[in-house]
Amino acid sequence: MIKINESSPIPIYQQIIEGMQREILAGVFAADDRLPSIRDLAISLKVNPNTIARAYQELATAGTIYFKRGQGAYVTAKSADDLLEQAKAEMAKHIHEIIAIAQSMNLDRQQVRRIFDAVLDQQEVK
Amino acid sequence: MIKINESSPIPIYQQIIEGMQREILAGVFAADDRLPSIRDLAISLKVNPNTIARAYQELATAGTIYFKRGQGAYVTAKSADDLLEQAKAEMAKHIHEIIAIAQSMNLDRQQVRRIFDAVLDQQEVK
DNA sequence: TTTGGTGTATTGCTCTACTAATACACTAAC
DNA sequence: GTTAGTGTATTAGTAGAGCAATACACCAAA
Repeated sequence: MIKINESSPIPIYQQIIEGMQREILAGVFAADDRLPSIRDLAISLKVNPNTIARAYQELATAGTIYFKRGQGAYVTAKSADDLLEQAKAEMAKHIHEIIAIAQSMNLDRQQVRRIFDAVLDQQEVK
Repeated sequence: MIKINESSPIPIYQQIIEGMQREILAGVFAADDRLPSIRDLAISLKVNPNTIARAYQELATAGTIYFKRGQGAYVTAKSADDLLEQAKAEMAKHIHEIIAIAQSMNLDRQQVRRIFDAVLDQQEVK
């Protein structure tokens, strides 16, 4: 179940997007499963339907879900794979940012790698 | 000379901060050099003095520059080094973002490294 | 064809970030 | 002490994002 943090600076619709992505990845919703209706989810999250609609729209635009007119929203067949690809694309953006910073500082790739490893080591990633 | 992109979503004061950092790094302004006065820069960039003031204030808060009352703004002695540290901190933030994404995807550190290397290789970083 | 379920469009409120106009206060040099 | 230069404070306008109230349009099943 998605939880909304009202006091977070992250917009509610964004929290919903991320929550749905997590649930799809976790298998709560499998391919072609029907998602909760906009209205139902709006009620259970105590939020305006438009806020849910915006989240669903963005998920649909990204190809993660699709609509059947008059029926509801469903999970796209390959959306788990797609989400992985999206995640990689997101990571690539951050890496590009890092590279941009590195270049303005005249750091070479070896130095960048060293910094990356250092932070990674700190973090106890599995 | 700093250029302002009016149509950019990046706030003007932010563009000025980054521009100044670049110029200091490039040696346009060395340690204890005096920066253009708030008014002068405001005129030459066709911007309100408060906008410049905000940029200078943030640079001062970050320790990159300092003010002499009634005289102007000057470059801090070690600001080139400081900027390098700041850059590393910025990079670390991005790395943390990457790690957060990786964890939500259940990627282990080896996979993260592989992705990082792949993007790095694409980029021809020196 | 009616009913109860879908998603959608319109409109307006609120909050925040950003920027500008303007007036102020301080300092140094003459 | 006057002047011409600093940075600073106050106030207000503008634009945009986010969200909700409300009404609309569509579809499917009975």
